[in-house]
Order: sequence, then structure tokens, then C-alpha cells
Amino acid sequence: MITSSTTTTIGRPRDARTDRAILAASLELIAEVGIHDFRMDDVAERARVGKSAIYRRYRSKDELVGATVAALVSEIDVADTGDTREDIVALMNGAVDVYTDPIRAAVMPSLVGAMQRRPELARTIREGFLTGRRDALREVLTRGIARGDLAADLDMELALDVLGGPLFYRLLITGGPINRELAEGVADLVMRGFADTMKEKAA
Amino acid sequence: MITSSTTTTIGRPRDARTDRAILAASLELIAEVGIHDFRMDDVAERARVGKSAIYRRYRSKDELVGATVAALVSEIDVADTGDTREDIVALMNGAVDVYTDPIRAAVMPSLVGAMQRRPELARTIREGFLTGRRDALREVLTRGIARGDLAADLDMELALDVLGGPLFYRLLITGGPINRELAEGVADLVMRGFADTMKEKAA
Amino acid sequence: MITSSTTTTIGRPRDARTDRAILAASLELIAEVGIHDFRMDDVAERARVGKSAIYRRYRSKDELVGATVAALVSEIDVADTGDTREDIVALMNGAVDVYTDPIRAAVMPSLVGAMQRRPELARTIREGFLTGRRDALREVLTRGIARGDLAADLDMELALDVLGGPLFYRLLITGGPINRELAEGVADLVMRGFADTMKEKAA
Amino acid sequence: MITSSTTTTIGRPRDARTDRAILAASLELIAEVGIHDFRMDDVAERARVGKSAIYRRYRSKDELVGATVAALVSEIDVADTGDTREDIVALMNGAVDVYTDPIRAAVMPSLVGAMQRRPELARTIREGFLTGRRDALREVLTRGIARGDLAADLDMELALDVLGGPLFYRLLITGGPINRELAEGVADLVMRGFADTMKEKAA
DNA sequence: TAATAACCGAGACGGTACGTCTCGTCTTAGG
DNA sequence: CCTAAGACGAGACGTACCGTCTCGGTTATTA
Repeated sequence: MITSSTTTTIGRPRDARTDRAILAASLELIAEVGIHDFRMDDVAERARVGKSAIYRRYRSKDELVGATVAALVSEIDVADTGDTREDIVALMNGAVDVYTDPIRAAVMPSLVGAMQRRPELARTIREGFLTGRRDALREVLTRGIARGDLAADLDMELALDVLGGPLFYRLLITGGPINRELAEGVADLVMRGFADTMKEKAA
Repeated sequence: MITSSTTTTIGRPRDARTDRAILAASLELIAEVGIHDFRMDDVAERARVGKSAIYRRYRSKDELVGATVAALVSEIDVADTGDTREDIVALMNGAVDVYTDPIRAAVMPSLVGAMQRRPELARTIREGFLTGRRDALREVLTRGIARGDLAADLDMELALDVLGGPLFYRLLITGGPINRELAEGVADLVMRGFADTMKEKAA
Repeated sequence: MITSSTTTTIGRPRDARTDRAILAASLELIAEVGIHDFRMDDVAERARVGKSAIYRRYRSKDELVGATVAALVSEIDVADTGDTREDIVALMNGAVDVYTDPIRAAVMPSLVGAMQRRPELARTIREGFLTGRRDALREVLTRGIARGDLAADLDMELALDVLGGPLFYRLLITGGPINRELAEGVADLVMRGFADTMKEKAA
Repeated sequence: MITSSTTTTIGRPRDARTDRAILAASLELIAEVGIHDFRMDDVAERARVGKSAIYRRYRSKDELVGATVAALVSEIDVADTGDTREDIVALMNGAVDVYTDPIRAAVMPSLVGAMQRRPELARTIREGFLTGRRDALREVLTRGIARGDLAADLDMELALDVLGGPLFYRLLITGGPINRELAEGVADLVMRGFADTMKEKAA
């Protein structure tokens, strides 16, 4: 999406209703027919908008898809229950909920393909879908270390990938179930696998 | 791919050189321009072959892509060193090697997208890239359980997803490094996280 | 139009029915809706043909229009009645008939505009609509000189333009009537204006 | 062009500099890129004017083109040398001069096409380019008849078309030369072809 | 002086045709 | 029946241009 850096509005400003109509039509259509049968002309017709209004905002179909999906990003609230495992499970359940939603689940695989050839889309997606939750998890893990629940020398990136990887693996490739059992399974695994061994030995 | 059920060859037999030329051209082009700019006409031209020769062998573009990629599958040898961790690491390193190869790495994201709308492509890919290694890992884990290195009640599917997930997660989404450190990291995590607690307590 | 110079037909040959369907649809549509509302997509639909089949034959809309109109060219038969005036009138009446046809009359002005920016269209039109009749008139005038009806030193190009100009002038600009009176009028004028003065004086 | 019927100017009056800037830009652009690549947006940009300022003055592109070209019309002075042929030649030379100007020559063919679908443009053009000279020629011819140089029963419309037709014929269709030779050629032809035969016989 | 009305530049808007592209199929002549 | 070459129908793509509309603001006349 193109965003003006200056606030100075010269000429007729973009119509916010058009903005919304385009994204709404786009989301509806993606949900209804899937990415593969998603057509720009249909978006224009559904949104009662000229194609030019779309292409003025998004340089290409992929860009529109990216923006449409990015709009689905939901807020993440980092719980702090005092229990490291519970905090991890809470965040993982949030992710499970996101990819249980049929639209997001249907859209994700297509986005993966598009990310390769559109670096800026990749950035958008990563920031919209990953960074937030990843940062939240990092915070929780760090608190877990401080609390003595987790080893101080754990490979943080690996831990985050072990938490997030299986979910996407099932979503994109194996087709395995994405549910609370998964969320708790990886949480428990991380808790056990990265447990503070010093503490254990001390005990 | 279409394979004749009868061995009886009536009329002119298919030219094996044409078979090879098509797959070779296909692989070259995918590597050069990426899946997105991969065109059937280009394959025909590069292979010095008519388009009909391609469509006689593969019903669609996706099918050709699937076959091309499937041809990249390498043999998996299930080591049995007697050491569960070493066996896991060996298999994981095999996977790391596969996705370190630029072609396979470049092709995978596109395949993920295509898998959604082409169930048979999905099956081909899963069988070509996953099943073999997954079965091998399952075998190794089962031996680990028998050997008392791993808990008898471990969630096998979860364990396999924890081993495979992070690799694909980095490949497809985060862009994180895919190397021996990752292989060993997830192996160690599984070894620790799914350790046979009975044995530990006994010790 | 693109015409292969070699007779060697390799690959699937152009379908002559497609050729005809395109030109027929084009002519029908021009006649029905006029040049201004003439659309390539409509031609494709009417001809039950893909747009690519059209663009394979004609590089642009202008080119198709040109070819469509060129197909309207009618045969010119150079009469030789022995009477110079009658021969001229016969040829002029042929031209009058052509531009009395509503389709040709409606199409001509648009072609004039297109001729400026499409030299090869210009050539096509000139050859299709002018050269033949012009050559025929030249022949008749030459015979008239030989016969002593016309001055030997007449400016042939001027004579031809005086014969043809008024017709196009009325067609394209003044909107004046195009009829036998005009044909006879210019014929008589040329007969009188370019009469062999030597002969007159001799008489 | 829209002209207020009331002289009462309410609100801000039109800026005369804007009027001029639009016409100037329009003329420049037509001369530079030709009618076919002439865009309203370009006019606005070149004239440093909003598109609305243009459309407030001219209802359409064709209308602007018409007005731009009409501004090129030059004054016609009907000479009265006492010599019919000289008067005709003088007027014809004026026309030759007009269409020797590259801009007018380049613009005319496009106008012909536009005239068909824009009757009021047609009127503008006819009045701007034809009526004046046609009236002048008619006057000269009428004087020629009175003077006995031309036949009283000549077909005036035909005579006028024979004078004007060849020029436009060459301009629009044949591409033949437009020069004094042409002017004199048609003048002489009309003088001879429509000569007063009564007078001749009398002589 | 304030209100009103039409002007101004900039640029977004809906609409629509264009010419391009690719897919998967079909049609030749020839091996 | 295979092959290469390439035409075919279908239909989405992204671009271009038109003529209209909307914004914030300006410049005159009228109240």
C-alpha cells in the first residue's frame, strides 16, 4: 500500500469508504472463492468501485491480498499469570484461534508463496502475524528464565521456532490438527526441554 | 503423471529423451525464474519439444511441477547407530541438506500454495518429501522408546512435528538459518523433553 | 494483416473459417453500431473467437478496421465504349456507387484519421480504394488523348484529382450529394477543361 | 464552447489567462504529438491548469480540439482585381497556404473523423475553414458570370467542389503536393470548363 | 463588511476498452 | 501413436483515458 508521508492533502482526498469497500469486498471474495479464483474485476464489481480505485491503492493483486489479510491481524495481549507454562499456553491458544479461523487458514498458504517474490509483502505478513506473538512469547520466556523455570542459556530463537513451527507445519504441510492439545503439547515440551537444570540439580 | 497401465506399446513409443528433456528444462526454469514465472511454453521451447508432448505426460502445470520436484527427492537411509540422538540428528541433517539446496528451497513455498488446490499434488509432495523421513524418524523414536531413551507415552505426532516444524517454519516464514545447529537443537530438545521419566527417577 | 512469405506451413495452420468469421463479425458490427462504438471484444464474441485469434491476425483495432473495409473493395471493369466521356462517367458512377453504400461511407472518415498514423494502413486503403480506379481513369484519359478528345499536355495528376477530389470532398467534408449528377458534372468539366485545343482550333 | 447568455457575471469571473493557457497548450500538444496522442490530462498539466478549468470551457476533448483548430482560421480577404482567374487563384493560394502549415495539415485528417460523430464540431470546422472561403469563391464566380467570363448556368456547387475538392483529396488521401501549381491548375480548369460558351460563339 | 457564487488546481472517482498473457486443447504434416 | 509447431477459446491482467466529482481555497459581485 502507498502511504503519503506528508499530511498535506492536495487535490481530492482518497475516499475512506472506498478504502473500506475494497478491503471488505476483497475479504469476502477470498473467503468465498479462495485465493485462486480471486479476481480483481470481481473486487471492483463487489465494492462498486472502478478498477482504477483499486490499482491506485494497491499496485497488484498480490498487494491487495496482502493488505486484505494484514487487516485480519488481531491484537495480542501478553498475559502474566505468574505461571510460565500458563502464559505460554495462553499465547499459543491465541495463535491456534487465529488459524482455526477458516479465512485465515485458507489464505495463509497462498501468502507463503507470494512472500517469496514480494519482499515487502513478506515484511507485512511477518510483522502482522509473527512479530507480535513472537515478541510476546520472548517476553514470557524471559520471565520464565528470571523466575528460574527455564534455563538461562536456552537458545531463544530455537525455542520460539519450536513453539511456532509445529503449528504452521500442520497448517501448511501435514494438515494435522491445530488445537489446544497442540498448544499445550509444545508448551509442555518447551517447559521440560528447556527446564533450568541447575535448579533441578539443586533440588 | 500419467502412466500406462498396460505394458503393451501400440504405435510409436514415447521417446525417453523427451521425458528427460522435459524434466530437465522444467527444473532449470524453476531454478532460474521461480515458480511464479514458470511457463509451460517456456518448458516446451527449452526442451525443444511440443507442448502436446508435455501435456501427454502431465495433465497440468502443477502436475509437471510436482513431478519435477519429486525427482529431487533423495534417498533416506535410516541409520541405526545404537544412539537415539545420533540417529535423529542424522535424519535431521539429511533434511537440512535438502532445504539448503537453493532449488528445493526456492520451490517449496510455491508448492505449499499449490498444494491447497491440488490434493493430488499435495499427496505427491507429502509422499516425496515428508513420508519417507517421517517414517524413518518414527522408527528411530520407536527404537528410542524401546531402548528406554524416550518416554513410552510420548505423543508421536507431536514429536515428529516438533522435529520437522521448525525447519519448515524457518524455510517458509521466518527465514531463519537452516543448519546443523538447528538439527541438533531440535533433536536435543526432543531427547530432553520426551525423556523417559521413569528411567530418570529410577536412576 | 500478416502474411507468411513462405508457403511452408509448419504447425497448425490458420483456420480460414476463423479468418472469415472475424471479418464478417467486424463488418456486421461496423455497419450496426458504427466505427466509434466498434469494440474488439464484441468482434470476438460475435465471431465466437478468442481475442488472441484476432490479435494474431491484426496488430490493432485500426488494422482490423482497415482490413475489413479493404475486403469491401469491388472489382473495377474498365469500360471501353469508344466514347471517352462515357468511359469516364462509367468509372465515376462506379465510385459513386461505392460511396453511396452506407457502410463504406460511414467508415471512410474514420479511415482517413487512421491513415495518418498507420502508413501501412494508408497503403492498404490507397491500393484498395484508389489505385485501381485511378489506373482505370488514367487509361481512359490516355485513350482520350490518343483519340484526340483530350489535350496531349494535360496535367494527368490534376485531372485525376479533379475527378476524384469532389467526391471525397463531399463525402468527408461538405456532406454534399454523391450521385450521377456529380459523376457527369466532373466528367463533363474534365472533357471541356482539358479538351484538345489544337483540334478545336483546327475545326 | 459555453458562453453565458447573460452578461451579468455573478461569482468569480473566468480568468482570461486560463483561457489562453488552455488553447496555447492544446495547440502546442497537437502540433507536438498529434491528435491521436493528445490527452486532456496533458493539456491540463502543460497549461498548469486543473482539468475542471478545461471542462468548464469545453464539454469534451473534441470540442477543445475544434476550438483550438478554429483559432487557427485566418482571415480571408476577397480580392477584386477585375480578373476572375486572378481572384480565384488568390483565394486558392490562401487555402494552399493554410494547408501547407504543418499543424493544420496534421490536424485536418483527425478532424474529419471526429466530424462524423460530433455534428457541432462539424459545423464549427465547416464554418471556420470552409464557409468563408467558399462564400468568397462564390462571390468571385458570380462576378465572373456577370463579367461574362463564366457561363451563367454553371453548377455553382460543383464548381466550388472542383476548386476545393482536389486540395483536400491530396491532403487527406493521396498525399499529393499542395502548392500554387495546384491552385492555378484548378483555377484554369474551372475557367476553361465553365467558360461562357455564348460569348465564345459570339466571338 | 459579510455573504454568496463561481472560479481555481489537484487529483480521486466509476467506467470501460485496450492489447497482452497464459492455460490447456486442438489441428496440421510428418516419423 | 508419436512428434514439433503453433493456432485456438477463454478470460484475467494491469494500463490508459475520459468526463465527473470533491476538496480546500481564491476572487469578484451583491447585500
